[in-house]
Amino acid sequence: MSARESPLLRKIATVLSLSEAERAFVRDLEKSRRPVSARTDLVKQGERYDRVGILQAGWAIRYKTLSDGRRHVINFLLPGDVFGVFLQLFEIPDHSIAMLTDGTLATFETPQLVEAFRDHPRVAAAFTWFAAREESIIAERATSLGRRTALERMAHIVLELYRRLEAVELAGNGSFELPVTQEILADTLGLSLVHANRTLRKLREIGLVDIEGKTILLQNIRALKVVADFDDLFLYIRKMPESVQQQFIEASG
Amino acid sequence: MSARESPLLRKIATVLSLSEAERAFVRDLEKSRRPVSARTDLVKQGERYDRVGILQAGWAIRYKTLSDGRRHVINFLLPGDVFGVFLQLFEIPDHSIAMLTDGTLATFETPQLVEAFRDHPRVAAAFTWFAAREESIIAERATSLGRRTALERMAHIVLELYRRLEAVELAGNGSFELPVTQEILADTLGLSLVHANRTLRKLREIGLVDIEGKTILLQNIRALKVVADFDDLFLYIRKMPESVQQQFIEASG
DNA sequence: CGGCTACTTGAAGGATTTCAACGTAGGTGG
DNA sequence: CCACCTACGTTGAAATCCTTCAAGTAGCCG
Repeated sequence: MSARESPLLRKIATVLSLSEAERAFVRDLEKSRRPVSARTDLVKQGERYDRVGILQAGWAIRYKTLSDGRRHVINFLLPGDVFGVFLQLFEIPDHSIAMLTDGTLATFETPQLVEAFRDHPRVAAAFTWFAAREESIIAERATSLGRRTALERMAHIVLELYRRLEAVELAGNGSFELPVTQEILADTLGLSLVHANRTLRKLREIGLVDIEGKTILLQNIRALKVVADFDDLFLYIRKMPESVQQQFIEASG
Repeated sequence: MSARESPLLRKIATVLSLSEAERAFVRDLEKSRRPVSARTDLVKQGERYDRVGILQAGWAIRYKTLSDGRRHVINFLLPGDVFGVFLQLFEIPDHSIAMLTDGTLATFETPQLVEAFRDHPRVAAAFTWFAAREESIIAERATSLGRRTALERMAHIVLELYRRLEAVELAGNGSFELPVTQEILADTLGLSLVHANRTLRKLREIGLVDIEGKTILLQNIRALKVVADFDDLFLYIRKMPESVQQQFIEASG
């Protein structure tokens, strides 16, 4: 399964093995592909939303806005990421999702999500795993915001994005494309735009990263990890235990 | 259902209505009650954990520690809160959970969780709702950490805790018990202990709250909400739509 | 070329941390 | 039963990280 064809299937393969029938089911969830352009809101804070989305290509952000306009970016959505599973429950989202770049989006309706949980337990297991992992990514970022310095936060998010992009073959050999303005980075890391810029420069000056246009080069991953106090446990990059998969099969049976 | 007997059932009742059989099933999940004393770790970062916990009485925190000892408190666990549902998937937690006060804990094993999802869809729906809500609470706190000032953060968490405690009848008439040291509060809000102390004092000086020992009195809820830019949408205090409950029933059927 | 948007840098100001010290209450042991 | 100990809270002063203000540069597109 190439990442280009279905980054979601690529990502699922890092967690568990699907049968051909299950892969076909996932492909069916993704069949409604359509292009979306940068700056489009996929979900709007406070406005009813009732589909599940799978980002096929491009980057998006989940974000919140305070009433005076201050913005916080909760998380990045990368190709292969799913959104709206929990929104199905709440119906009214407490945050917005916007495309950062042009991209491709597939969406499907709630009944198909129900079908996944009833008839395709391994697909359901993967969706649940990714939902749980998203919480753990947000908790790790909250830890950065609360207890890491600006430099540490910047080093940390560079490593996080690198590891997440690796899973969908969009990073490797110590580099990746970061199609994100410094303002977005600042809103993610709880910094002012000016300080985000200086922090990035410092990361360059001390030889940890290099930047060429939109490309980030990790010059010294080991040193980056030390600076960021980066432990990838929170990304749960590993196979789901067989016993856990079995539980999903039993629960649906 | 009194909150004293089962804060979880009390909390579930704010979201959806269970049949008597379903309530009996939940009571069964809770039947292994045992006392736990302050400072006990219920879950340890990096150490395998394989039960689901329901906090019956007392307060706990989910927290992370950086390698140099800096600590961040991800969230508070209050009576009626469930933990470990997602940990079942990952097996190795990326955070710890510690009791702040003496309390009472019930735990049950994974097969019973599976049973809930197979045979008691409304119970499963409630568990899922609470898991989704926890993510939204963490995302809101990340927003505080990223974009609110110290005073705004403090006002925000006071209101958050007030609203969450109301649901289990541990707050009302504008006051609640806060069995939390200022150091814990500082580690939650990303502040130094000293500044947390000054911020709390300022909240008192401008007449928004009053503090008598461990009791917090909200003197001016409206002004607190303005200062905190508090919108309770993120707490999803409301009934789960019938249509969503129906989906859980279909998925298990 | 004009007008965007993103990036960069200096300087001043402010919010928050760190360092240091002291106060207070509750618990324990001599 | 008082002295001591420890945990928690409080406050002042200096230092620092980060923000804000201001200005200018670079690249891109119509």
